[in-house]
Amino acid sequence: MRKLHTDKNNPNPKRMDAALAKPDVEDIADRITNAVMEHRLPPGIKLAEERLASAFGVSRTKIRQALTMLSREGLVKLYPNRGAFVTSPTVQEALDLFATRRLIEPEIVRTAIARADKGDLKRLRAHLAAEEDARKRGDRRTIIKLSGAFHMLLAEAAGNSFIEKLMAELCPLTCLIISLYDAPQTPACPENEHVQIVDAIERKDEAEAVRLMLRHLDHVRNELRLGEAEKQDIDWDQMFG
Amino acid sequence: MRKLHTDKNNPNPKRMDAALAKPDVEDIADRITNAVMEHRLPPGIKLAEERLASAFGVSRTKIRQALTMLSREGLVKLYPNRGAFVTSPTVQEALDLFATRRLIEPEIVRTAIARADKGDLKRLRAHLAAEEDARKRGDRRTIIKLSGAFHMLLAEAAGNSFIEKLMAELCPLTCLIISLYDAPQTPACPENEHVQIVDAIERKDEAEAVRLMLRHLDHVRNELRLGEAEKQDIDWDQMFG
DNA sequence: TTGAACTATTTTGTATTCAATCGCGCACAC
DNA sequence: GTGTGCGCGATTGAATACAAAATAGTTCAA
Repeated sequence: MRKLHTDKNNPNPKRMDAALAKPDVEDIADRITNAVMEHRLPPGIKLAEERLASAFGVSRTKIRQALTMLSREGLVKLYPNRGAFVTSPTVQEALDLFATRRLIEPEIVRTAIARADKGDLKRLRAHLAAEEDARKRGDRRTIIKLSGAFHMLLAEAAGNSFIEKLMAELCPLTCLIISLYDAPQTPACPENEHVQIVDAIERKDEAEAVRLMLRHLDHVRNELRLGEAEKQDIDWDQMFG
Repeated sequence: MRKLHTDKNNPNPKRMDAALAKPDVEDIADRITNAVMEHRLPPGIKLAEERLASAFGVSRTKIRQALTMLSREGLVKLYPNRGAFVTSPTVQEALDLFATRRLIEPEIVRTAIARADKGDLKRLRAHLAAEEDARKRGDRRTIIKLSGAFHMLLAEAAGNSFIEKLMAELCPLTCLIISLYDAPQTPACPENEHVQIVDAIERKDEAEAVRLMLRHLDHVRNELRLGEAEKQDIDWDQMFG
């Protein structure tokens, strides 16, 4: 989704991971997003500019830009004169998020059935294999990341840029919510529901695919303990002010 | 939606328009967004940093931050080493946008019916009056802006922060699309459809409210000339490269 | 007259610098 | 021991300065 304009004619088009070449602002934002999705940056943690700047090997200027981008996406919150923090979604935001996903993901499934070509199906199947593999290895961190990536892949197959962009924001936030409200050690995504969804899409069974998607989302949500005032901090402003 | 953290304890809480006090980054982004919504900044126009900096009376630093925010929202496009330009949506993007609005606005209407309180209804009525007034005065610029604001007001009444944020992005883009593809001088929003929608919401007639909203969106879209290759610029890259 | 190459100017990208603000810790009073 | 006030250190906010890139303009040659 990012990397819209990479016509740098780079003589070494390889990934150039880490600080080999100076990462651009998008790279920085992506890597922070990844760290959040892999639960390596917990909700609420402070993202000090200087610390990030030295970690990425750039000046604070670029870090600030990346942070403003991420704040617009809702992944971090900026408090004036105090700094940037990874968002810590409230219970209400968690409920809103699932309500939104319940609204748009059925549409994604419907459109994917109508528009997905061989290539899309192939990518989805390859992804499912990767998920299966990570599950076998018990690589929880990868499982979490891939679970989100699956829904992104579907969104891409549906081909609506606005919905795709929205899902790109909701996926990392879902990871945050899971990290906040998940019961200690439940599996990231119920076993093989992703497989069933792809099966239904491939045989163009719209009603069944939508049903499975909704059930899947409900399963994920029901794993959480959103029963009020759990971990969420009290809103003193609203209580008094 | 913006202005989340304005506890500046400002001794003069008035609007402070223009360059009286230094505008913060959000103000700058808001004012650029407004200019786009009022068709004062046409699609495709270049937003030179220095020019904006002097116009707002701040350094380029703040302008750059505002521009990166707006680019994340999709209102401007950034081309490396070339600058920022107001987005010029393609026909495909216009279709995607209306498809997305057709998906989420019925849900907004449904939720608004379920959750809207007296205050929401009052605000909506007041807004309709303002629209009527602008229409009477023939103030086209205000009409356009208020037409978008109406849908934002509904989204706020529905109370889902994610959907609200999405609408906050789609509204300015809709203005851009209208400005690009509108037939010369059609009215901004068909007469009193907004009034009918609010009526249906007030009497909690869900089916009718949704029907009216969809019809309304279709009317707006059908005013446009999206019949391929109209004003949209040719994609030379794809044509050859 | 067209086209190419070079130079100059403008504009963007990035780092650095300096000012403003916040939070923490210590001291002191109650 | 609890609470308040002050000051220092650390961090963010914003402008400036400098480097890199692109555009525009000009000259010269075919």
